[in-house]
Amino acid sequence: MRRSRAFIPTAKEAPSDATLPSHKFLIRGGFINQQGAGLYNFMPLGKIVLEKIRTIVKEELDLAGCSEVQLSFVTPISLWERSGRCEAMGKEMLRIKDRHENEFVLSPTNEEAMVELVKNRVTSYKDLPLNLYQINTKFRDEARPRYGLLRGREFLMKDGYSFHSSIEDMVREFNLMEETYKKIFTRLGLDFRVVAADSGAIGGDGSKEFHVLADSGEDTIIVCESCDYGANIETIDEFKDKIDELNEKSYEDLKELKVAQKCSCGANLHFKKGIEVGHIFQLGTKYSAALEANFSDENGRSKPFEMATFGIGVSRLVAAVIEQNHDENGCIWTKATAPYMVNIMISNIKDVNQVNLGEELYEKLQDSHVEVMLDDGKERFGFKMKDAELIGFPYTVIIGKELEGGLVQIYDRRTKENTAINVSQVYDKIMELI
RNA sequence: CGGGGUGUAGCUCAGUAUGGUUAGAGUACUUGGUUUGGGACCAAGGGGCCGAAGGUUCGAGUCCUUUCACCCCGACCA
Repeated sequence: MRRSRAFIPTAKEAPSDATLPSHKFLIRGGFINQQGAGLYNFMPLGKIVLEKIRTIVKEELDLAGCSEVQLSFVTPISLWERSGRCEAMGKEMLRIKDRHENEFVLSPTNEEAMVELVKNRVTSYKDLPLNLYQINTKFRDEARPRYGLLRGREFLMKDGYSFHSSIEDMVREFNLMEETYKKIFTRLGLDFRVVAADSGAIGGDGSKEFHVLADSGEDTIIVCESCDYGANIETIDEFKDKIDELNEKSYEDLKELKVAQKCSCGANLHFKKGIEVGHIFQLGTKYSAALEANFSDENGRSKPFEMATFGIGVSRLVAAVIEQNHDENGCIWTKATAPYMVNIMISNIKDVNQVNLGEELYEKLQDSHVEVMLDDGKERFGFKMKDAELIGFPYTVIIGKELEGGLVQIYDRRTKENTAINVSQVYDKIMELI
């Protein structure tokens, strides 16, 4: 993409209501803009990042044997009355009426719809297990949306549901999904922890959360410094009466706090702040029994499905990447999430040699299917650098005054290092870096 | 949903206690010129139903009433 053709409205100042780095930088960088309380538009850069995350989620789930579906976003309220969740979810569910005065709900989650979909279509143990998911808009009418994409009312979530003929098989799938989620978050380039969680209102026995470690995380978790044990403090009796106190502490304060008890492996435990980006539950027969979704087992007996449910906050991940990867100048995208891997910066657009080299390199990288931005704008060097740092391209090729000596520079956004390199080697070097 | 706050240019904000020229600044935008390695400088421009509706008044951005929106603290939450 040429910068001169792109729609990337960057800004020097952030809206006054943005407090978190991800909120500020995503708006300043022209990734998103706010449409209303908890409602955001994704502009081209934001849309690219969102799609990249969505694609990685889909690829890993499909490899693990899941099938993607798409459920209707508007659902009749009767669907929710049958499970009794109409009451439980309360005002979180946005209700609307059609022209016939029939009441509908914008889906906040889809346990009921998915059970209804499978009910009477899968009727034998021979057709199990089954794992269906969708990556679709959700709407929860939060009392207080905040923190930009981290807590919107409308958001993109991947929600998956699995159906099994036995608890054992459901647990097997649960463990498979834990591993799959680890692959997803690892591919995204995130530092994360899997922790034991409180299963909350959705119910069920086993429940694990996936937290991206970041100063601004809303949850406090404890993690072992040695093994992979971790837990949300909400689940630990020792902390139950101190949750509010601990949640209020800053990241720095928490690091100083010692956890009295040791991990079962014998090592020390530490407090961390986390952003919840994934949650997996063992549901059992809670919904299948309530909605009478049954199958026939080997003995011809009718039983409700054993179920599990799996969520990933896709739009929240866009913000979580930045909460974990930013500096005072802006975004630092991971390689898997960067909207463009390389930015070719022509320092002086009036310099024909700079322009020619920029165009040539741009074309060459595009031919090699590298996601590349050509900054062919008329702004000055400083403006372009600030802009590149704000947007967070992993690499910027600076074509500038050193070109007279046959050199350009490659700027690494994460390390902030500038490396001079001969023009003849810049293509190979970029291909090696990405 | 309780408590508090804010709505004035695309964005950040003055101006409102005490009503009174043509409503301001910075930034962004347009044009011309000078610049060209860290969000440049000079000059000239365009851009506002002062959130909305009603009211008080000779006169309302400013006072009164109603309403809507957004934000913050709590409670709740992927």
